[in-house]
This record gives sequence, C-alpha cells and structure tokens, in this order.
Amino acid sequence: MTQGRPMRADARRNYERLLKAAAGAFAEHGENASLDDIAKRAGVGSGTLYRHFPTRQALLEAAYVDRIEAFGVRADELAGERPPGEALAEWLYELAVGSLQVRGMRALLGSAVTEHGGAAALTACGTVVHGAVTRLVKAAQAEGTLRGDVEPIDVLRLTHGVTTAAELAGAGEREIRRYLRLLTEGLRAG
Amino acid sequence: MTQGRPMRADARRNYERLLKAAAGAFAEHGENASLDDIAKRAGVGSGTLYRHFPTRQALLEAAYVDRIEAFGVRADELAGERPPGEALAEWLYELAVGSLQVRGMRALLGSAVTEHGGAAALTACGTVVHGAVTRLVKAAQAEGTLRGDVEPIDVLRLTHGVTTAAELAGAGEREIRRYLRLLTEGLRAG
DNA sequence: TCGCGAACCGGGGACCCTCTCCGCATGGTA
DNA sequence: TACCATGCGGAGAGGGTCCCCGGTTCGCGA
Repeated sequence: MTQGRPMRADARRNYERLLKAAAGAFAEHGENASLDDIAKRAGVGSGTLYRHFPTRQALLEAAYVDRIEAFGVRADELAGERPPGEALAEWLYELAVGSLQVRGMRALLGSAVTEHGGAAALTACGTVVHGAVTRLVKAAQAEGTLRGDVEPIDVLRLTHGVTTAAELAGAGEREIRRYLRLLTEGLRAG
Repeated sequence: MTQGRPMRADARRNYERLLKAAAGAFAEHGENASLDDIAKRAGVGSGTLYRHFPTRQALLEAAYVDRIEAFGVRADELAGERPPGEALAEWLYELAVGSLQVRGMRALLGSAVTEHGGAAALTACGTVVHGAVTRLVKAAQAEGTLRGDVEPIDVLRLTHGVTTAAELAGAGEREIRRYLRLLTEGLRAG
C-alpha cells in the first residue's frame, strides 16, 4: 500500500494527531462529527485532513482500526475456549454491543459488509472482520450447529441488521441479546 | 387535527404542489433530497415549505402517506385470503420490498418503529403500520405458527433490520426473500 | 554543513444545505 | 368594494464539506 516513501516526519506527526482528534470527536458527537472541527482540534488546517483522509469513511476507519483489530483477536480467543457455535454467538453479541456503544462504529461495520457494485472493494477493517467471522462460521458449520446454507457475510449483515433493530428499540444490551436469540432460533413457533 | 379553520385556497394549493414535488424528489434523490430544491420545483419559497412541514420527517411522511395506507389495506386483504402465518410472511415481504424500491421509505418505516424516549410519539404512518402488523401477528400466534414471546413491534423492527441487511448486500428481491426466510427459520441448524 | 527540490501545510473561498424573519401580496368576509 | 388576518417569498445567517494554491519545511545528496 503506502510504500513509495516513508512519509515525511511532519506528515506523520499530523497524521497521528488527526487520528487522536478524530477518535475523540467521533466518540463525542457520533459519526457525523464536523471534520473541520476535528482538524481544528488536531491543530492542522482542513486541507491537511482531507489530504490524509479523502473521505469521512477513511477517517472513521483509520480512527477505529485498533478496535476492529481487537475484534479479530477476540474471535480467535473465543474459538479457543468455547465450542464453535457458542464462540460465534458470543462474538456476534460483543460485536453488536460494540457497534452500539462506540458511536460511529455501527456505520463503519455497515460499510464494511456492503457490496460495492460487485467489485470486492473491501476496506481494511472489512478484511479483518470478514476474516474473523469466516473462521467462526466455518467452524460452527463443521460442528453442525449452524445451518450450512449461509455465507459468513450473510451472518455479518444480519447481525448488523439486528443491531439496527435493537437501536430502534432504544436498545440496551438486553434487547440486543434478545434479538440475536430470535435471529438464531427463528421466529417460527416450535 | 387540522380543524381550526379550513386552510386558505392558496395555502392548500401550495401544500399540494409541495407534496407532488417532494414525492418526485425523494424518488429521484433518496431521502436526503434537497428541501430547497423541492420548494423550487413546487414554485414556492423555502419559507412556505418549512411552514407546512417543519421537519424533513414530516414532509417524508406526508409524501408517502398514501403508500403507507395501502400497506394497511393490503394486510387485511392478505389476512382474508391466506392462513395467518403465510399472510404475515407475505406482508412483511411486500413491506421490505417496498422499503427498498421506494427510496426514502425505509427511513420512514425506521422512524415509525423507533422508541422516542419512552413516549409513544407514534407518527401517523407508525399508527397504520403498527396496527396492521399487530393484527397479523396476533392471528399467527393464535394459529400457533409464530412464537408467542415476540411483540408485533419486534417483528417490525427485525424486518426493518433484515431489509437493511439486504440493502447492504446490494439487494434484489431474491436477497430479501432469503434473509426473511433465515429470520423465520433461524440460523441454527436442524 | 549547506542548498535545493519535492512534499506538505494552512486557511480562505466556493458551494450547498437548513431554517428564520419580516415586508408584502392576497383571499375571504362584511 | 374595502378591510385585515393570513400566508407568501426570498434574502440572509449559520454551519458544513471539500478544493486550491502560495508559502513553508523537510531531508537528501554533496
């Protein structure tokens, strides 16, 4: 990716500052925090912000990349200590809770599982999350606790959808858990 | 509601024009169509628009109220010609497809099932849809095809969530059908 | 250590959107 | 016909996004 040349020292400094400012602003005002404001907080001009991060998405992703990677790690942790079906369920739950608690992250995850006109233009964060869910899903399917006719990305999208539903309900973690259980067990009686 | 006095002739004319212009603009540009542009299309000043419709939501709702009411009617039609479980499933499917095809309607339905700080500040459209789904859900539960521990609004929210998921998938009607089936049957194997 | 070109910075400005305000035009009534 | 409450319209304030370009700074090579 960013080979070419190893970024000039001032450029890197500003980059770091922007990330820190962005994380603060997004946490405080949600995904629609003012970008100009973020630039001001970081003590740089708005031009500098837009050079480093061409779109809001790009900045959002860069600001949360460490959290996203933590989810990747967490997936393997869970896979090591629980049976596959449970590991998947718990991971999805934690992902959903995280999506709601950390403002702006839900939008990020949403964009990570979006079909961009067919081209698999997966963002970096999309790659991590998609990798993690794929491992968990395959294991659960091999174990026989998860139906075989779903793709990992389906599971991710449906979880995102359920999170949306929970948010509409003015959600707490209890609502998320309930909706995820409904998704797992199905709405049908019996 | 709007008793007080029977709206002056010019006011009513502008109101109608705004509705027509709004329907066109929302269909064309999605729920974020420019309000100023809508006012221009309608040949009125922006002040007039904001007087009749204080918020974007209000305009969106007014523009789609007839479609929403059609869903209410459709619910009773389906209830008359199919067993309750099927009627509910088909209605949800049509609702989801409508949400995707008519741009802006998904946002509207979302807001219709949102918990507004506990106060049941249901919009007019929310009332219609909520009434329809309640009738269908109760019938299906009485029949025994729908699990008893879900509220009608849960079904609505989850459908909205699934629609969101389908949209992320670059959805067609096939994807919606698939995701709704997954929701009905559950992700668990068996 | 020094000089130089490339890389980067900053903030002003163009453009778009929302929403309000108030002088003015107009419809409905006596 | 004449009056005045009611509704109209569009300019403007405020806030946001994003680009552009003159000026500055870095760090490589000598």
